[in-house]
Amino acid sequence: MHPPHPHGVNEEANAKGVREGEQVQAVLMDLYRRMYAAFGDRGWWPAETAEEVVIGAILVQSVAWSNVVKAIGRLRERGLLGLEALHAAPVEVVAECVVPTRYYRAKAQKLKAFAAHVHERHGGSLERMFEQDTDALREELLSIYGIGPETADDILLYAAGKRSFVIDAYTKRIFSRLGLVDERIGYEPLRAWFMRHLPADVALYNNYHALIDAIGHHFCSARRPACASCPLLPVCRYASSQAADAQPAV
DNA sequence: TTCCGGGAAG
DNA sequence: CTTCCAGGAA
Repeated sequence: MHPPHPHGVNEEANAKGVREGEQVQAVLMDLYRRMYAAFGDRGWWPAETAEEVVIGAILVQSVAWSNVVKAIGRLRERGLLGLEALHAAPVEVVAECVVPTRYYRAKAQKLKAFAAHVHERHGGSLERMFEQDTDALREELLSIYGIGPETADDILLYAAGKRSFVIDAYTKRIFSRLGLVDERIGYEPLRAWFMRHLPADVALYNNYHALIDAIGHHFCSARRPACASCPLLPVCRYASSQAADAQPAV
């Protein structure tokens, strides 16, 4: 059906829903180079402080980043762009600030819950909270209301500088379309797969996820992906199958 | 699975 | 006008 690819990218994922083998690391790094050639260093996370990263990570759940920028601006105006300030502020005031991020009542409570946790358990200090190993910190983050796997990994990687790979909707979509993982793979298995095959480098994790986001945002949309101009076109099964559909073999 | 429930892009 | 975006809780 499809011609064999020199990198082996187009081979089937195994029964566990992921490609395995010695060459997976080479495939992942090849993809990184292709994305890097197109977008370079993305400079993630776009924030001034670790607390701002946390706040942004909660607010960006299931919304466009442009909405978060508005909310961050409103919080800054009212002096609420910090965990202790958020802890002291009434939920209604916080909610009013984060209206642009959708689900604003829920998100105001999430911000309050995180601020309260850090206040009560770490004296309001993120630095002190981050003074533990990655796994323990991840478990603690996941125990906080409003912090799921992706937000926890955002905080670990971009606020705490810990080596934790971030999975999001783009990651699943892109890597399943590439033919490397099953489209229905869960968060933890996919994260484990990346961390098993990627070099243990925090800076690499940082920009790798940022580049995936760029590819997802600019090319790999759910409905009408722009495969023709995508930097990953040469190694993508989805794109080749789309091309095959558009131009049946003569 | 369903709620949550704003805003820019097309 | 319709779509759908850096998800998580119940």
